[in-house]
Amino acid sequence: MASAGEPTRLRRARRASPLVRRSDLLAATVSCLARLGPRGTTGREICRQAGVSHGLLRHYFRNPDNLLLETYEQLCEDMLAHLEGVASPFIDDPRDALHRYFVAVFSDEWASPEIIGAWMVFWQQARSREDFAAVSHAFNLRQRALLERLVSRLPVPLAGLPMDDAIALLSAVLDGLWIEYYLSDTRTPRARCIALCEAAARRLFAA
Amino acid sequence: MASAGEPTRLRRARRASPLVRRSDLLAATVSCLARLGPRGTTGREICRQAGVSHGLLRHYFRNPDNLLLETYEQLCEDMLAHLEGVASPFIDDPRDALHRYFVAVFSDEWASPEIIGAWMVFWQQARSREDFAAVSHAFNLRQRALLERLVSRLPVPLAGLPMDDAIALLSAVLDGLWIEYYLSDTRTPRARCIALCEAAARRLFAA
DNA sequence: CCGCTTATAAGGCAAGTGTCCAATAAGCGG
DNA sequence: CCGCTTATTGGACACTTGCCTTATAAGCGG
Repeated sequence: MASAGEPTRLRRARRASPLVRRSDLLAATVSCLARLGPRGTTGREICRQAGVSHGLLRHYFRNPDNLLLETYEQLCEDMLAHLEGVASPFIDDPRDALHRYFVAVFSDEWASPEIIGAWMVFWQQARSREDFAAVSHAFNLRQRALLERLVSRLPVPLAGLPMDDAIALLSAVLDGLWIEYYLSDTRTPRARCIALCEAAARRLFAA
Repeated sequence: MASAGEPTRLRRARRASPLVRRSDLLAATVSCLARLGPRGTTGREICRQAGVSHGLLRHYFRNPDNLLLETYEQLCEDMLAHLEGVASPFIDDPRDALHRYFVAVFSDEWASPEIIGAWMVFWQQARSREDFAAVSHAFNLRQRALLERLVSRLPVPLAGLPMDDAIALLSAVLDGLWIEYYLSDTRTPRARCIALCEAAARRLFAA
């Protein structure tokens, strides 16, 4: 394959800052998960997608599996940071804060097929793998706490339903609609998902 | 490995009726998906699990991928048949029918890690693969129809919420709790899931 | 402008996979 | 009890994967 005249000049990617290259690989992993599913998401394929040689993966991560785990952690972190950032400034008007939370959950950025597809892979890993389960658990706690903070400020007290139950139900609605939206964004478009969330919140937190 | 004395006597599985062997392979596929995840669920591994040689897969299915699809179809069919069977006899007492439906959805048989784990793989395939999407869509229609039949008979009319929305919400609650239960059956045990479903139904279908 | 660090590339290797194929035996109809 | 169908096996092949190792060049500090 080497051209005849030259002594095997290697085309080499521009040397990038370690942090950049790392996050390139993390992003490529999410993209791979969505495009090719868990089965097609191999270390080599991720590197192909990221435009680097397969040897480089090992330079930044212990192994492909570890890359997957770190991708999960990164995704959780980014998502929570975003959700918390969106809702917190409006905590004075709880209705508005909750609304913005719903919008964020179904935003292009966080409810894209890419993200949700990857998310499902992680859910599944969480069932059989200790380390993935730990990440999932931590995420759940933080997300639950955020939701609790949001609804605990609602002006209308919930009627005859323990707070815990109400939060669990709202959380379930969010997850369920998330999947529904994932499976077909035409059948259940974003606006409808958000409207349904609002409706659920009204039913759960008003007398 | 062959014992010295005999002329390579092949240990061969008892010849089984095609239908039995087929369903063996389908069952082994579900088990594999749960135990090893989508990445570990290879044609050869499925055959190992089913106790047959790897060559046999091709005798019954076009390829491993096709086996996966047929497993999905089978699972949908079985689940719907079961749910319909559980709810229908009690259609006279709509409350009771709905209750039994909830119980069935979270029964050991249909909410086992095996089943839900497999289900997530299928959900994911449905996003990127036409044929899986078709199966998913058909399942959704039938399940939605069943749910509609159940709630449309409820004595108390729903208050200020379009029927479609109420069904969509109830369906989302079911899916969301299903996942929650899957992720940790200790954190959200079955009894709680069912109770939450009942609570949701009360909130959605009573004044 | 040189030299050192290290990011990057690429090859080798064992293991596993999907596909195809030929050989074998199980069990039925005659 | 024999012979035919076919369920079942196991091997061959090309290919991919993950892991490790060596070679190379990019770009910084001096």
